Amino acid sequence: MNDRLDFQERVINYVKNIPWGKVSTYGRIARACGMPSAARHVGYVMNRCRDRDDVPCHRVVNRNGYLTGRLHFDTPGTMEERLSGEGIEFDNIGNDMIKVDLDRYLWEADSE
DNA sequence: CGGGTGACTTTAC
DNA sequence: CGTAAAGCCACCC
Repeated sequence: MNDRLDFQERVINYVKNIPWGKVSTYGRIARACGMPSAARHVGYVMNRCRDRDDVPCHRVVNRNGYLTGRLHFDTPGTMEERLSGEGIEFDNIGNDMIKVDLDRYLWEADSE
């Protein structure tokens, strides 16, 4: 891999490679970038890139599949709308938290 | 250069 | 099962 790139550059590159209709998790991305303990920073990088239309940050969810970052988008419904537009269904929990089925939508780069 | 931050994760109760 | 606290460490100011 390109060790020359910074951690956030790898995160951005990884997120950009997430296929349509799939999602990934912070922990997996961090581990894929060689920083398994830097899961928090993945979200941090997303926050910096949430204004970039070339980074599908809405396809990144937490370890449980919850859209924890939806409130950080321009509007609280942006993440939900985009994922819904990609054919992803949500698990209705009844609370404010929205969840996706990782067993169906999680993109595992290692299995390509 | 040092401190504060946080879109996570794990462990403990 | 649920909530609470601690650990984690790159990035920004």
